[in-house]
Amino acid sequence: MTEISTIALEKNKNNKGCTVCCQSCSISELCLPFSLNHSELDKLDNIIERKKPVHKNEILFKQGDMLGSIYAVRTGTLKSYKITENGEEQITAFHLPGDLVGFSGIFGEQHNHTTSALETAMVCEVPFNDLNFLLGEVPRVRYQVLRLMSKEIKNEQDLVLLSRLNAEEKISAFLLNLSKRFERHGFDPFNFRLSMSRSDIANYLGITIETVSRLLRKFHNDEILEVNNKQIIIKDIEKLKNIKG
Amino acid sequence: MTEISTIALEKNKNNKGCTVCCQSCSISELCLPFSLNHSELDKLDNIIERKKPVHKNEILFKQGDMLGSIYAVRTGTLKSYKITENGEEQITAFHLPGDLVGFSGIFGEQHNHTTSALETAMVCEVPFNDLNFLLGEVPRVRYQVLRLMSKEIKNEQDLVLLSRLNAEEKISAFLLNLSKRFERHGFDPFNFRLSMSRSDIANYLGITIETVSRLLRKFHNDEILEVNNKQIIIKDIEKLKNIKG
DNA sequence: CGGAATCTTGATTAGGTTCAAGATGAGTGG
DNA sequence: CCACTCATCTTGAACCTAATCAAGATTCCG
Repeated sequence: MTEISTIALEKNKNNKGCTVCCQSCSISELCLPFSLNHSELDKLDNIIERKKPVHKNEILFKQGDMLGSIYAVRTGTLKSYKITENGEEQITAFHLPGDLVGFSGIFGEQHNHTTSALETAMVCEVPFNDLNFLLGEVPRVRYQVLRLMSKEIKNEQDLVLLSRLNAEEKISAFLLNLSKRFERHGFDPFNFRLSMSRSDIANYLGITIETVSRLLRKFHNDEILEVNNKQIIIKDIEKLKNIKG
Repeated sequence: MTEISTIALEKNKNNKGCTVCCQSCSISELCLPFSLNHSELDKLDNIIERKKPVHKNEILFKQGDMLGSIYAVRTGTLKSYKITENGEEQITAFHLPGDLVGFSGIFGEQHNHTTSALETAMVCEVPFNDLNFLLGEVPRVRYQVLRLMSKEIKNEQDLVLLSRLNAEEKISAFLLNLSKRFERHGFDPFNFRLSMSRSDIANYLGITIETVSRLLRKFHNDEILEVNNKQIIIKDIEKLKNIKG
């Protein structure tokens, strides 16, 4: 929590010993700094701005906004959604720490989804023009950005595959995906709190909230999960992985 | 057709007046060369290899193959698909001329889908390491690659949105998407031939071939389309756009 | 021309939605 | 701290869209 109180004071031009910079960031292995050396990190640090916290339900950027920056999630959870022609919200992603948000806006030079916080979140802002310049200067930053964009393409493809599953498989895949990501961040993969509502889950998975509710109950009764409102305990991960076919 | 007969003879190191190079390519506006000047084009041309034609059902690269190259489609149509855990094929994209294929393989350094030809296709091979090097040298190539990767993220997101539609809306969206892409290539957007089978369409849209067949018949009866096996004539594009809500 | 693959059409079935109503939980003010 | 309210979540019953199953019809291709 000391980190939160010291952030966003000012852009740090001399990073030696700083408390808030890529060098000391706990998620650097999952984020842009991955595999960079000290001098490369310094260059990256100099273009990144730490932002004030984004509070629950606050919007980080809106669909249609000019693409100014990419954002890296440091703490908290956010969701991205599009407004369809019919005016409905369609959630396209949940973002955990280490995720980069906004790459899809490069084409067309404007963000093509809205991103808002599900709970208070800390993000780092990476101005796109600065980043683009850095790509020319530092090969490893370039490679890392390509990797992360490629990963986002992969994520979206996985979401397409998800859409072909039946409701039980969707819930299972959703929980297993969250579990894996929590584990990667050093959190308990078998006992976690959902930061999103049933409605968000349903929207994301393309099913109704009633179905989400019914299936979580079913998994609870089948002793695969312990469901207590937003708190989830995975009791039998093998069963969860073997849901249907 | 003269183009086809002269391709793949050898890598062209001096592009002045060449018949097969980015400078003279009819789809350069949709592809990597977009917005590049002559000297930039030369550099790009020097790393690109023109391939022999990929014949119908031939595989360009396989899921799991090491990522060696990205490919640009020059003529013909290809499809990309993944094999799911259950051994089923899941089509994730159809590729028309100008599309770039393979970006999702950068993360993980291996292709994560298989790409094969639906009809004889000509592709240009872009070795990834050479391209990555060029990104550092030529800012406009870098920007163009970022744009195209970003576009691919956007495409995948659209596919996710597609999955939320009902069957009629899916068919409608699919045909409108094809129509738009044909138009962009200078072909008739209202009269075209589907290069993919009903089975491929159904797979891609996440519905059954029976449903595809029934709905094409229905649209035909409603005088929205004229359907003659693979030949499609769009008779009333406004009606097609207004399918359901 | 003949056989296989692809496509069409019909009848039945089922998974998930919709509609409806009650239960639980979070937030607010007295 | 409790009562009150609104939002979220759960549960049940009826319904509907698209899947499945089953046969023909057409097209493709050697």
